[in-house]
Amino acid sequence: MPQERVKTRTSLDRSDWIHAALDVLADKGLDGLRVEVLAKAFGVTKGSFYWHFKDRQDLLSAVLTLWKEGRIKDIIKQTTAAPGRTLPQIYHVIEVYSAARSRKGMNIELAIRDWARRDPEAAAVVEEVDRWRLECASRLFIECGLPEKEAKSRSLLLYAYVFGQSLMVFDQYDADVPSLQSWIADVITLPTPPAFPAGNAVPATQS
Amino acid sequence: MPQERVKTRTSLDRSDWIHAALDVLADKGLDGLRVEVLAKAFGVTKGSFYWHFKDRQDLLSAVLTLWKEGRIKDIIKQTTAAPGRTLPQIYHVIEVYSAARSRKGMNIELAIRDWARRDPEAAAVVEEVDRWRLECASRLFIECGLPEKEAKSRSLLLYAYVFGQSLMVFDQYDADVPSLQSWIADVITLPTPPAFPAGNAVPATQS
DNA sequence: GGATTCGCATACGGTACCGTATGGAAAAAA
DNA sequence: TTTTTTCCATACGGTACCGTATGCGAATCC
Repeated sequence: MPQERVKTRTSLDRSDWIHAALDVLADKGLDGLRVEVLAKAFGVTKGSFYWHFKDRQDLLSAVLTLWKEGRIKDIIKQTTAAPGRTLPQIYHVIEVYSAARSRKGMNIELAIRDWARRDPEAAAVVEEVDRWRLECASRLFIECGLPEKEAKSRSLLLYAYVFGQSLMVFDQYDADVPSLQSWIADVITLPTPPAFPAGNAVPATQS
Repeated sequence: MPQERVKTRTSLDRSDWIHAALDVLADKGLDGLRVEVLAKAFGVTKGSFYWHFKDRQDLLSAVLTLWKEGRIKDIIKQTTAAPGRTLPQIYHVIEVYSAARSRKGMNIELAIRDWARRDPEAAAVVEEVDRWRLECASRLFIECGLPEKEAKSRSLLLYAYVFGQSLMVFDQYDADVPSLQSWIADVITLPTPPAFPAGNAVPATQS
């Protein structure tokens, strides 16, 4: 008999709880991530939760692991897709990680990084994700012909800028913020800084 | 932990509570900032707290106001000190805001910016502080002869980089992280990017 | 020196969680 | 069918807070 592979909504499994936890983490932060709140959101009681998880920390560790593996897979995917077009890929990485592109993803990032300031397990996860991202981005810069030290520096600048930007409030700073951001992306990416006005178009001279 | 401040230990006033709250904020974040915990740190009960403050929100608002005014005064001070030596001042700003320089100050920064993600009052404070800093930094770049758009862009890059760096874990990324940071400071500050190896020395060709 | 205000202690009720113990219905296994 | 396993509900004790009410000694004012 062919078993119904359709996701039966009659019961919850570990994965459901973990994904819901990531949602709550995104807009309430770690301290807003409460098992009774999660249960209420599912319309069940915490009796269900404690059948799937030993305790709250069990859920938190699972959240960290899922996030870590997802981010590592993603950065590998983002940096190995189109060989021969490395420079556009760098711009793409910058854009992908912008808060406007994925508000929820960035909120999770910020929540976990704040978490990591006080929890060693979260700090270890963040460190591993940072290492992967920095090394993947460095490889792109090296493929563009930059020396290793400069590649590492530009990678660090890239990620620090992207995350730092998501911490700031600068909507009213300039009438044309996107053009500022585009110019910055060029500074981070290109060996020689551009002059204003500069578009976000990728130079065609890359191969 | 209780009372670092030297005072006539006869009684506590509003200022004592607010400053202690900033300490806790740096360590435990907003959710760790609890009235009864603060009181215990002072060796008093919360009866004292509720004599000086209407409620917890009253304290939180006072914390935001104190932080805002302190940051605004500080950025003005940091960017108006030495006329004619603007370029070294930019490097100084970068260094001052590095996490290594003032761990506690950066922890407060991060706690308040995380706070601002969910609280409009905190968000307004962060926006005002960001506006001051960006405009003060822009002025330095403009004094160096850069056009306004580029000055604004470099200022945004500067602060985003500094804050973003404090979110990341990259101790093991390279054997000589300080040289990477120094190179990055040059990229942010100088019109033409430096080559490796580059020191953090400020070029004497300024002003 | 009595009255008043100050600065805090004590005590209380209430909320929101955590984790455990236990029961029970429904599905799966036997 | 009977048994077992799965998945969740209910109930409970405990902790850590919040904010209020009230008491109370010591300083301050009249």
